[in-house]
Amino acid sequence: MYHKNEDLRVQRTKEAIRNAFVELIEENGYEAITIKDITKRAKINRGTFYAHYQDKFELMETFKEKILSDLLTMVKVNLPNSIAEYKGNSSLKTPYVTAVTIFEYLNKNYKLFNVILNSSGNMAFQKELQKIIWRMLIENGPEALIDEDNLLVPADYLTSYVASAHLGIIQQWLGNGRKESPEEMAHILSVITVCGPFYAAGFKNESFEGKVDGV
Amino acid sequence: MYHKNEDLRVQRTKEAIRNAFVELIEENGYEAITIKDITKRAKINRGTFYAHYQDKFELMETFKEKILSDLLTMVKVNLPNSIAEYKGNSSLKTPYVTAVTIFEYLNKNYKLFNVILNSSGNMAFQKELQKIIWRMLIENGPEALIDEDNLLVPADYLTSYVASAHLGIIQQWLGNGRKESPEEMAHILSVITVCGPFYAAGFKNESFEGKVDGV
DNA sequence: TATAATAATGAACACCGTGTTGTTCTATTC
DNA sequence: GAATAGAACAACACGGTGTTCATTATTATA
Repeated sequence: MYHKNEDLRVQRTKEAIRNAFVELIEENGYEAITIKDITKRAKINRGTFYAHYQDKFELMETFKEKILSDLLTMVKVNLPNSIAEYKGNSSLKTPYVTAVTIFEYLNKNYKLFNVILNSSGNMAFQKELQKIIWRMLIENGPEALIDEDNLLVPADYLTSYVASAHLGIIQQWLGNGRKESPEEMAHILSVITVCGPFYAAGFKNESFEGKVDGV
Repeated sequence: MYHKNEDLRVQRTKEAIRNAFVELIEENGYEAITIKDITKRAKINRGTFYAHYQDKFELMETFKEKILSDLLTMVKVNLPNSIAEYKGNSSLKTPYVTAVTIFEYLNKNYKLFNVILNSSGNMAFQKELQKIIWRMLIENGPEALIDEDNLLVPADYLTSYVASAHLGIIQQWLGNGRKESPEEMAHILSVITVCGPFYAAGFKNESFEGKVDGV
């Protein structure tokens, strides 16, 4: 979190609130938290909280915004390279590297991320994340990597599929205690997404395109 | 919901509570609801609510359980056929039919399902759903469709990937207003899962297995 | 460093939803 | 038709909320 030219007292107070908030969420979950709890843990007056945030929901939003903007930045930075590279020699190196970077970021901020994914109202957050993940794969104006005319399924469903899948992997990883390295995770993601879940499950899928409906 | 030999008054009261609950969630979301709201809408005394449920969380749980058990039943019924069929002639007809059945079920219960997915604590629900979706694909004792030794990636991550992806598609579908038919949705799901997202996005992916990491 | 500005404190307040209790009324079961 | 059990009603203490106001402490700045 960045302090522009905020009064030192404000910086301290806000930081105390944020820390207390994260601590308490880890202990009892988002739902159970009260403003009273937060201010007690933060050792500030309850009234002071309201000088900075309307309620715990608004407080949570600030965390979400921070995470989303961080992630978006990473994607934006790497996207042009990914496209240039793929169009050049069909290499998927940059997306892979981007994924590694993101997992490293998640590794650092895992507590917060976990909290956000488990909090209520995470649907809105998921939607935002989907946009970012999708942007990682498509959507770059005329230089787009993917041509919508070539899609075998509607774009929005493909988006949802891939974005949710990636998020699911991230959740699993966080839930597992982040045992795998960011590189391993990026590899897993790449294999499943590029080769397909069916293939990753040990099937050969080349022959299936025409018979997925069983007809 | 099934009424065994419950007192008629209990049946009525519970039904009134459930209806009021769903209505209010659709109007204002799960978080905003109070017991007072529910009982007012249900036209029952507030104290009566507590005779049946501890709180709104427990009320929500009953909905989740119902949905999950319905879904599980559908999968269980179709699973043996799916496996026999696939091992026989590599047909994916039964999984496709199962998916259609599930989308039809969701189509009927979309309000409730939407509510559950958007409520807090949906992580636990997602986890349960993941199990079911996974069971749709793997896990049937010695007759299992998938051999874990053949997996290219760890089983739990493949699970999360596929399950989350499917759930994401469902969410997108519900959010879109369920315009596509259950058959269309089952087809979309099958194509992406069997052929892979990359292929579904218009890429040919046979040559990528070795270069997903960009090496 | 003195001063003006601003933030934090502490106490009080009305408000609202919660969960529980005891009594009375009403519908059901058998 | 009598016994049973659920629902209604009113009252209660409790705890969190959001706001206020006067007071104290800290910071910015000139």
